[in-house]
Amino acid sequence: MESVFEIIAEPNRRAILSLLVSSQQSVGEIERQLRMPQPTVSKHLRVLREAGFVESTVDAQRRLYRLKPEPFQEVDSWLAQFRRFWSAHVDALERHLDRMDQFTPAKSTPTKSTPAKKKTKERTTRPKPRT
Amino acid sequence: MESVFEIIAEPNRRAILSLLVSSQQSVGEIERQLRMPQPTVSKHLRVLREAGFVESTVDAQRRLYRLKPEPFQEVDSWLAQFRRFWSAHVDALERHLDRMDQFTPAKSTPTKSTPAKKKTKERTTRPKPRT
DNA sequence: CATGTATATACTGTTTGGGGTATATAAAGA
DNA sequence: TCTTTATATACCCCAAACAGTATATACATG
Repeated sequence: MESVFEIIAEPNRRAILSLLVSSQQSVGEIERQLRMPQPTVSKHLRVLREAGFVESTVDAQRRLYRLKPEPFQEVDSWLAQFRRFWSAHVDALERHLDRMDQFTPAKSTPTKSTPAKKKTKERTTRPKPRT
Repeated sequence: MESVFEIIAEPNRRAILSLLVSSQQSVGEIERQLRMPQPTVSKHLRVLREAGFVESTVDAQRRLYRLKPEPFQEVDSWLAQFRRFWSAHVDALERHLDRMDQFTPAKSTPTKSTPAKKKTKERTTRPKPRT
């Protein structure tokens, strides 16, 4: 299986990934929460592991699976090329709504002389990773 | 075909989408740039159209295809649940590298790539079955 | 060791999606 | 009208992927 996109195309795999967001889980826990036969879970976990979406550690007879970030970043960076495009669309909508606002007088308008255009850009990528 | 994820799982479709980022294109232009047989292009465009990734307008015998934003936003919003998780990892890595910088005379710091793991715990292979 | 539990894998059957080829539709132009 | 250009669709074939079932491996514990 090649690309990260084929990996996340499968609904059960997406379900597993979403489950693992909260915390790591054993195969049995995944099996129970998703009500999915155990071999199915194991097989999907294998695919996810080989694609780098998850990793596992051994706890006695159990295996605990948790997420790994890299493949998600890969999807995100593919998506990046379209972001400029779609945010242009969103911006157009926002400008439209802003113009509407001119005619719906707000409650408290602290309108400073020229209220520095608020640039709402690129919020989708990541918030503020500064440390 | 149900989900947006299945749509973008196909490499040719992703190629078409990437092509359309720059501007709208006719079927023939896509066909030539991607060196892909015309029926293939048309079929993928159909899938993309039905999934809402593109729309088309008629120009004489031609059809001009362009992107639509919604499905991309859908992918992005699915990705959102993982963003907090992975940026935490990136931050941790950055902090780590920052600490390293204290001790390395710092020539130039090439950011990104190679997550450098240790953690040799997993046993992916298994011993030969004994008969 | 025998048994129970947890997980992985092997095997089988079935479905489906994509490629290739041929053909249909539609518009433009002679 | 006949021909050329542009695109869509119909049909067939095949590899790959998923589900389901059975079984193998590994560990724990009595």
